Amino acid sequence: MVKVLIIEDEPNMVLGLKDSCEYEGYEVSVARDGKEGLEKASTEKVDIILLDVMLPMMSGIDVCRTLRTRGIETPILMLTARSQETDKVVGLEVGADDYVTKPFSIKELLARIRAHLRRAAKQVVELDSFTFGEVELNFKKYTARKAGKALDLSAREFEILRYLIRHRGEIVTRDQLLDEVWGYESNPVTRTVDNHIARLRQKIEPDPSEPRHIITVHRLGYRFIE
Amino acid sequence: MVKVLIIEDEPNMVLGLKDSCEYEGYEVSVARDGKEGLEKASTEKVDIILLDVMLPMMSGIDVCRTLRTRGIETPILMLTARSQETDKVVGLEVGADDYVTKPFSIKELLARIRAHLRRAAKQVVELDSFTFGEVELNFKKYTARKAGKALDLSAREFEILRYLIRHRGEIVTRDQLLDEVWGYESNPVTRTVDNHIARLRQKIEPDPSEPRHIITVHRLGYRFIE
DNA sequence: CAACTTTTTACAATCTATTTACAGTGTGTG
DNA sequence: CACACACTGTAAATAGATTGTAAAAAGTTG
Repeated sequence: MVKVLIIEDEPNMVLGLKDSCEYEGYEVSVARDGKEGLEKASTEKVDIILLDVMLPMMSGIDVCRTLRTRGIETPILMLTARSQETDKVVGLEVGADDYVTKPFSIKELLARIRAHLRRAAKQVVELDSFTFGEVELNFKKYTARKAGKALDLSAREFEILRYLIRHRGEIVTRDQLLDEVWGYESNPVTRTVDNHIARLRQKIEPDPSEPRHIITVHRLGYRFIE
Repeated sequence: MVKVLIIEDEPNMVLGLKDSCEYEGYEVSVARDGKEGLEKASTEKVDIILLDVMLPMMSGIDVCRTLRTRGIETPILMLTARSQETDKVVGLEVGADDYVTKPFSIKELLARIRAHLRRAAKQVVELDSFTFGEVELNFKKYTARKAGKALDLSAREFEILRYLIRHRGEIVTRDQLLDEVWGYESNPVTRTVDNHIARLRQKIEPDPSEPRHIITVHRLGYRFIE
C-alpha cells in the first residue's frame, strides 16, 4: 500500500489533496503544521510527502531540511502559493525532489506523485531475474540459460552482469566495476575487467565479435543494453 | 537555506533590508562597517552580498575589490545613495555583479537578488541533460540523439559540449577549453580545439557550414547558443 | 592434487586525438 | 580599396591511447 503524507494547514487544500490521493488508491496521513509533519514523517513509514511551504509552527523549507539532515530520504514534493523562482531554487537546494506551484491541476500533481513513486520503486526492487535476447538469468538461484540451454557462468560473471544490468543504459566504468563488484579501492592498470567482459561476451552475445548487449564506450567503460 | 550578508551602516536601512530578506525566507547576517563586512564575507558561507558604497572604516568599493582579489566570487549587489554614473562604472569595474541606486523599491531589490541567486543556482546544478535544436544530450548516460536518431559523440566531444553549454552565451576561449576539458596548463599553438569544434559542428549543426549553435568569435574563441 | 576460476602478461587490433598543411576568411592599415 | 597578416576551417596523415583476447601464471576449492 502506498502511503502519502500531506503536510498542509489550509483545510480546503487538505480535503482536495486527500480525496484525490485516496481516489488514486493511496493511504493518506495528514499533518496540519510543520512540527506535526516533521514528526509524522520521521515516525510513520511514508512513501511520499506533499509539503506546503507556508505552514504554521515551522516552514516547509525547514521541515524539508530537517528531514534530510536526519537522513530521511522519502521523496518530497513541495507545494507553494508563490510562483517565485527563488522558492523553487531554495526548495530544491534544501532537498525537495520536486516543486509544484499553486494553483496546480490535480492531474498534474498526481502524475508527478506517480513519477516519484515509480522512481523510488525502481531503486528498491532487487532484481532476481532478468531476460534479454535469448538469455535468461536468475540471480537468486545463480542459473542462466541461453536459447533454453543451460549456460555456465561463474560467480564473478554473474556479479558483473548483475551490476551492468542494474545500471543498464548507463555507462559503467572499469573503476566502478572494480569498486562495486571486486571491492577494490583502486587498482593500477589491470586488464582484468576487460578479460571478464570478453569472456562474458563469448557466453552471452549472439555474435561475440559484434556485441549487442555489452557495448564498449571508448575511454569510458561499458554500457549494457537490453 | 539562502544566506544574505548585508554590509550597511545606516540603521534604518539595515532594518528595512533585513526584514524584507527575512520575509523572503533568507537567513540574514549584518555587518556595520567595511572591515566587519570583509571579514564576514570571507569567513561565513554567504550566497549573496548587499554592499553599501558609503561605509565607515573601508568603502564598499574597497571591500568589493578586496573580496575579488581574494578569489571570493559571491554575487555582490552594490547599493548607493548617489546616482552618479561614475559610481556604477567603478562598482562594476571593481567586481560587483549589480548596482542599485537609492532610493530603490524593495520589490525591485528582491527581484534582483532572486535573479542573482537563480543564476548562481544554475551554475551549481549539474547538467544531466540538455536539448537544443534537434539535438538531445544526456550527460549522465553519455547518449545523444539528433532528430530522434542516435548520435555518436566521443567522450571528449561530450566534454567540450558540456563545457560550452555550461557557459552558453559566453565566449569560451581555446585556452579555456584546453585548461578545463583537457587539463593542459597552456599549450603552444595547436589546432586541436578547432578540429574538435569542426567535428562537433559536422555532428550537431543543422548546416555545418553555417553554424547556428557553435559560433566562432573571431580572435576570441567560440560561443554556444541554444 | 585435479579441475576450475581469476588475474596477469603481452601484443595485435582498433579507435580517437593531435598534428600538419594549406585553403579560406576576417581585420586593420596605408 | 587593396594588401598583408592573422586567424579559422578542415582534410589527411600520424601519433597515441584504449581495447580485445590468447595464453601463461596464480589462486581456489573440494
